[in-house]
Amino acid sequence: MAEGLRERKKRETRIALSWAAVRLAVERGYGNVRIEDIAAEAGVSLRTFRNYFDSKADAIAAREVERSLRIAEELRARPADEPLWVAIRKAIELHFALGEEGHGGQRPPDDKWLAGIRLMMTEPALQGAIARAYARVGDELAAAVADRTGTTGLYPRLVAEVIGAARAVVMAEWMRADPPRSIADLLGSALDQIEAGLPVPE
Amino acid sequence: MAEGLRERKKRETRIALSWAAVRLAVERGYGNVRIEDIAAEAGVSLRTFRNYFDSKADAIAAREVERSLRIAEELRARPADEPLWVAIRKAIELHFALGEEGHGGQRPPDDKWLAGIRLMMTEPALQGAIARAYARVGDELAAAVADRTGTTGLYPRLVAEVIGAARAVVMAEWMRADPPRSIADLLGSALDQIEAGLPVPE
DNA sequence: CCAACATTTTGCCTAAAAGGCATCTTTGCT
DNA sequence: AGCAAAGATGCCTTTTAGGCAAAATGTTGG
Repeated sequence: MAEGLRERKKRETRIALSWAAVRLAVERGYGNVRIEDIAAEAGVSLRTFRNYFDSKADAIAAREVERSLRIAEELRARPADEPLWVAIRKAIELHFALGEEGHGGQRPPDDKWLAGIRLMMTEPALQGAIARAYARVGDELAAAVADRTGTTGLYPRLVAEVIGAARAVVMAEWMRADPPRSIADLLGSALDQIEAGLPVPE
Repeated sequence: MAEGLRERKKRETRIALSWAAVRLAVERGYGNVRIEDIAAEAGVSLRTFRNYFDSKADAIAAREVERSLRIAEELRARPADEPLWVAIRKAIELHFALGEEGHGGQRPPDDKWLAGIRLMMTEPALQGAIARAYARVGDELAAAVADRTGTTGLYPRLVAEVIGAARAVVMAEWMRADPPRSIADLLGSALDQIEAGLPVPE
């Protein structure tokens, strides 16, 4: 027995809450959503919401974390003889690919949704929650790097943080760039520069 | 007239509040401090506290931000003909040097204080606030790098994020290492690896 | 299938935080 | 001195945070 009914329901509730939080925040704006609304949307009580998340921001950040944890997962899944930085490239690419699948599940990201996301991201509380969430992801990444390379000490941690840095830069540039640039190009460029030791261009 | 009375008082109040917040949180634990206490400690009303900071966590994070902003400042201050990564090393070293001056102002960091800091840092809300604060520092850093190198696009941003990564790793390792390791060594090692493009060791 | 057990959900309650608004003070300037 | 701008304060309402115990729901051994 891999997973009982209890476990499954819990996971489903968690996802439902997180999803509802994101959707409502994008639609009506972060500040105009009460956690009560989120709970109602997911069909549980307000108090139950609090059993799952410490705050509205955490609920929203949860989706992003889960997605980011895939980077570490993918890093572990890739062939052990693949060079580390090649594996890292692939893993981050997967992360962004998952991000593009949009909300409904399959729909392509439409402009209204994207605008809502951008606005939502300006919320300080949310930035904090997401940053904290990424810190957790960093732990997983460092562990994955340590396992894959058999290294200890500063190295795994450093690589993990730098992966996070690359992810952040690519994401920021992608959100800002108009006309939009290809994520694959941005990511490739960022990692090329990192692998070269970030010499001043030209 | 560089700065009027009004400006100076404001700055002083801000510092007093931030300082009081840190001290009280370290002494009695983050959760046992009401913002009312902080305001009282700084000699202003509760409502005024709120005019300065959005939350308790922000007040505490503020000190760290100010200190981190010095990295960008120092980066701008250093001779223009100094190689970028040498300047970065010096700038981050300064950051940590400022951190070691301790609380009272000159006292060396005693164990009780350090333990209090560590405990305080485990607070999720605080981690979020600090992470958000570092994001602001990242903006400054990127601008400083852009000015110094005359580069645009991904590069300044990337360097800024990587500086943040190095700072985070060194700080984490320093807080964890027992017996304590020299910050200069840790930082040197981290930056060496980054400049070499983070090849897998050995 | 049932009964004892474990875990989760929920309602209730209090403390604290968040932030709008009007008013009073202080500072800056002429 | 006197007026205008900016800041500090008090008061108020809404929302969040989270402890606690009771009810509901899954889990397991007989």
